[in-house]
Amino acid sequence: MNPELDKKLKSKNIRPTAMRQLVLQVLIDQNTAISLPELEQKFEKADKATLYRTLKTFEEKRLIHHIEDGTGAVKYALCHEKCNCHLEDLHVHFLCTKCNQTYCLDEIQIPDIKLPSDFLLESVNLVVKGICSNCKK
Amino acid sequence: MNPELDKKLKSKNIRPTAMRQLVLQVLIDQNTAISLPELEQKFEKADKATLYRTLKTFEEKRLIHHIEDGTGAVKYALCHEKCNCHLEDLHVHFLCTKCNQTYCLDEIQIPDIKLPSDFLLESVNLVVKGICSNCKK
DNA sequence: AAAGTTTGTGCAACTGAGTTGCAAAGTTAT
DNA sequence: ATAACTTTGCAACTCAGTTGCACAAACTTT
Repeated sequence: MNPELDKKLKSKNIRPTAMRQLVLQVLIDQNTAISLPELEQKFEKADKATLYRTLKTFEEKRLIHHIEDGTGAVKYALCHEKCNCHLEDLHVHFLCTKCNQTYCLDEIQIPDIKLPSDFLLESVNLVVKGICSNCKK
Repeated sequence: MNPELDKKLKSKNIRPTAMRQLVLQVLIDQNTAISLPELEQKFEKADKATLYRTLKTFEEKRLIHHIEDGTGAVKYALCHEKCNCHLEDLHVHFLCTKCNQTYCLDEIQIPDIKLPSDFLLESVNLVVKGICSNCKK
């Protein structure tokens, strides 16, 4: 029972069960986004449905956000401290086509999109594909 | 046997079979992108696998391009005349959260993305979600 | 035009991600 | 401690996408 994890969960109004602490630890250790199938593999013996619902809960409580990077599986990554995952918090995601890792590029702002005047903008999803710094070496 | 469809297929080096002409017609009639399951429903009795392979062929021969709009199903739309679906042809896609239709906003250019210097950019996928002009009425 | 080769189609079966119902186990409140 | 609610684990299922295989259709060669 790591008091740090405990605190983090509570601060987002998530009951800190053992399962949830383990999942949060994996998310922290990982510095790229992770999919449900990948998360499953991090555990010897874990139930897909439980992990699924854990991720859903985390997302609902805005501890993590999800990314559709076009790999077929939705990935999840920790939100940053002040992030509420609202329109103004949107950032670019980068998918490496070599190692298949997805990075949150928090420092890059999504540029303004000018839609046709009769379209109403709600959110923006920007995924850049390429080679990450690790794979370029 | 529509000679127009025939010509269009041949111009992209695709053998103009009856099946392919039918699929192409659907794609032309549609002014939004269409998914494989949606395409299936356009036919009384059509084989999923055949439609699947037809779309794959069309895409390979650059008659259509695919869009990952985060709805869970990949959608396909006709490429424009001179489009070769290379980096410079990339455009924004718009997903209406009311009617679930996906539009190609060809007129909107994807703004420049400045990646960290050790990342290599290959392609950009930008999906904007919101309400389309039809649903706003 | 017939024979042989290549390409396309239809069917069935399967994979893999995501999702749900339900009962047992765990947690919280009274 | 009991009751009420929440979380977990298991099984089963959905749905998009994909593949193998045999048959059909279309091209090629002679």
